[in-house]
Amino acid sequence: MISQSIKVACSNCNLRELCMPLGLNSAEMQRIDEVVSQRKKISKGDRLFRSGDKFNALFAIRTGFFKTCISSEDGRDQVTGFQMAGEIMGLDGIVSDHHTCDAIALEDAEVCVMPFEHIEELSREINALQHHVHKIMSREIVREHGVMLLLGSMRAEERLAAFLLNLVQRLHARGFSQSELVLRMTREEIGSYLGLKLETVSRTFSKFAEDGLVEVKQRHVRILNPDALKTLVNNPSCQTP
Amino acid sequence: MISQSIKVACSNCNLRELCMPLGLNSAEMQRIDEVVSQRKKISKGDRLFRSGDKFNALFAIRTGFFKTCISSEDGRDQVTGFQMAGEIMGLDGIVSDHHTCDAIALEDAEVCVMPFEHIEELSREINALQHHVHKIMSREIVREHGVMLLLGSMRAEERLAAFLLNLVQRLHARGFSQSELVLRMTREEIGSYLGLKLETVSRTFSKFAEDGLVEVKQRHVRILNPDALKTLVNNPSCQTP
DNA sequence: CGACACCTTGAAGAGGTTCAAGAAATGTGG
DNA sequence: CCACATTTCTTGAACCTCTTCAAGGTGTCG
Repeated sequence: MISQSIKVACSNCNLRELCMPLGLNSAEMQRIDEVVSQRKKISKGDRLFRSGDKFNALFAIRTGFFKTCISSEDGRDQVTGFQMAGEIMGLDGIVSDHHTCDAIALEDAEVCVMPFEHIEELSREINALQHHVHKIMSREIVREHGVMLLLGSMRAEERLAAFLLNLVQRLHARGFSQSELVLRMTREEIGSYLGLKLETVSRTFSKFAEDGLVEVKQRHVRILNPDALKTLVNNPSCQTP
Repeated sequence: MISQSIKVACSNCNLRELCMPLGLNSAEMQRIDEVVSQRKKISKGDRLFRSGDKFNALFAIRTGFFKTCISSEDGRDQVTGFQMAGEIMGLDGIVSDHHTCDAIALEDAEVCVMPFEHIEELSREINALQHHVHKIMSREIVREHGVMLLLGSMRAEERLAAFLLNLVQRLHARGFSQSELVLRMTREEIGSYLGLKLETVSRTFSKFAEDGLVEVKQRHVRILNPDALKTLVNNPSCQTP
């Protein structure tokens, strides 16, 4: 089930470097604490919001892992992103006042609920917060440009390499290993995100393992040769001998 | 060449329904006029900004047609969008204070230059403007979700159909025909945007023409059967007999 | 322990790419 | 204003990557 709300402060949250603007004085800090109206626990498999829901708030992930996905009328499904601690979800809902994608927890999670009206109100007063909100949205736009490049011009191996490197990089920024990770999503979800079928994802993992680039045991992945993965992403010509 | 600046007002611009928030009183309207520091003419083929440039301003297109594209280190190129009158460019630059893509005029164009600091300043005072900026960014995020769906799950015919329908729809919103359009971009640029090779774009156009869906003479396209195009986009099963 | 979801692997097939050549438009300079 | 160079577009044929279909294996959870 969803629900259970606790009242807490950003100012002593260990994720504040990720969520919050830098260089605030303590008065501003305290005001920002008020932005988080509550926290909310979401169980694995549950939706934080779904397409069509009224948009009220942005959500900052405290713990857990999410996917966002859109589904067109004909049942086509596209994972548009995977989100982890410190990242913001819900930006899609601002334009039409309704969410246009689903946010589904891939493991038990907890999010901070930040009513958007409150964010707007406060960012009129705190310039750093205003700019921070703009940066968060701009960052999402730039990220999506990268996904477009990936989907539009890369081959299966390049896509999966880029995906893995991106994941470990983000995990590393959160204090996790640079070379080991546990995938929280299925092959099918990876495939949807990368524009590939799950079989292709599986085969590509196997090929990487054969070539000694990674070690794969189900969802446990160890990156053995990050440079080779990087080369794969940056230099498409080097795998056609 | 670039340059040539004129001082003008949004309040009596015929594109204001596209660029500006609704429901402003005339005092607010006048203040917003100040946001546009100047206008700028860009000749066909020239860049309004390029990746790496310092970010200073957003740009609203007054006339003309643009493409935005990113290029990765290895020379891979991806068109991330085509922009027309009333649309805003430059949002990618906010997050890092530098642009991350190129904006290239596909025909002679004129844009309004809106210094971003000025936008931020004014949106602290005018709530409607603040929300408007948020909506513009959110709209771009949602648009890119759609492109991800297209690139991730559609086949060539579906992609081109979706592309054409999207173009005429936007042109129609600007008073142009619902069924006729002149493409301002090459087959290669369409292909880059859609994740296809130019030959595939050309072949798909030819197939649409054979099937009586469109009439194509180089860059002049007439849509003969919009419903068939829509069906193609929404119902992938109906062309595999 | 059994049911179910998830993953791997093989073989055949389709869709899109690549390479190549020629045609049609566009632009340039005399 | 025409001739020529250049860019853009079209079309064909061979090829390749990814998908589809199928079957079996592995892991997980009640």
